[in-house]
Amino acid sequence: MRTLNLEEYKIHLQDNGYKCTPQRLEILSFFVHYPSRFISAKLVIKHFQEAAGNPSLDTVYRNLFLFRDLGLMESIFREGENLFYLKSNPTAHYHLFICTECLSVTELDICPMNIMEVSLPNYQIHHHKFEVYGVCPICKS
Amino acid sequence: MRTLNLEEYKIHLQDNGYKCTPQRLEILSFFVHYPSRFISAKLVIKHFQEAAGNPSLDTVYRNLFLFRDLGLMESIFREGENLFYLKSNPTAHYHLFICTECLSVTELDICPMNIMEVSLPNYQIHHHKFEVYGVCPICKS
DNA sequence: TTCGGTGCAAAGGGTTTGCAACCTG
DNA sequence: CAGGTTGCAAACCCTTTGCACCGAA
Repeated sequence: MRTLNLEEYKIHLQDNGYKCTPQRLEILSFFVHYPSRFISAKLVIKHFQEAAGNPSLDTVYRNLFLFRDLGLMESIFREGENLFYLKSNPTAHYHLFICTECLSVTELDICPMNIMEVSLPNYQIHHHKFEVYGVCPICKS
Repeated sequence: MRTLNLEEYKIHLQDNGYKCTPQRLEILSFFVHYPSRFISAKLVIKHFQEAAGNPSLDTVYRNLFLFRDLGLMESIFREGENLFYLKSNPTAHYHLFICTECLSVTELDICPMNIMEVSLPNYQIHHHKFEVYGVCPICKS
């Protein structure tokens, strides 16, 4: 499980008609340095407030949701705030193990929909979610 | 899929050491009248504000989360607000089909964890979520 | 040069909390 | 009668929005 490098995210943005602003690269760069982990919007903002002159609070929000909508990130809502995680591959659809201690993420390449017979005649299925929560090996020890 | 009647919820509350206040029964009663459906806290509050003299806003919130913690309800977070749904059986763990049009719920009695080999050696699995989203037969037609 | 993107400041809106009064068990 | 529960009002806090300026392509 390899995270893309910044250059690859730049291309992804441009291919979708979005500009590569320094602020966007700053945010992506922050996530690249903490790979495979859910990070709260609050924490990202705190980081940039300390090193002033940088993406502002609202720019962080706007772009985190943009990145999510572009498929670069996944988000979950936990205890009153949004958490974001930089996917290792923008085009893949993963199911995740999420450590409730450190918020680290393990991508599961199995999908219940491929295995189970979800028999729902006359239902139109659009998307689904499968998330496993627990404690990762590092936090366990 | 049968929803419990009010009497059964009363017993469940008392068995867990909680009091059966009129407010709690009002809230449960509201959900019993709209079975198998996610309802927003906002909607519940609106209902009681119109028929004044009734659970107040904060009592509604306090009890919805209490009911959830007792296993009587499930909650999801969608578009900035919490939605609650009264389970047909407090002790069962369901996976759900959720209609994005009408928020109706279909309980799936299959569980991916029983079928798949989620092979995560040294991981401690606590709980998991499997939710399927789409359009139910009624909204489809 | 253009129009998407940013920063500021203020508002929005769902949710939570402290505290005194209330009422179930 | 006691301790859990409620209602009020105010606070909280994450998030969103309008608008003028800026800067990537």
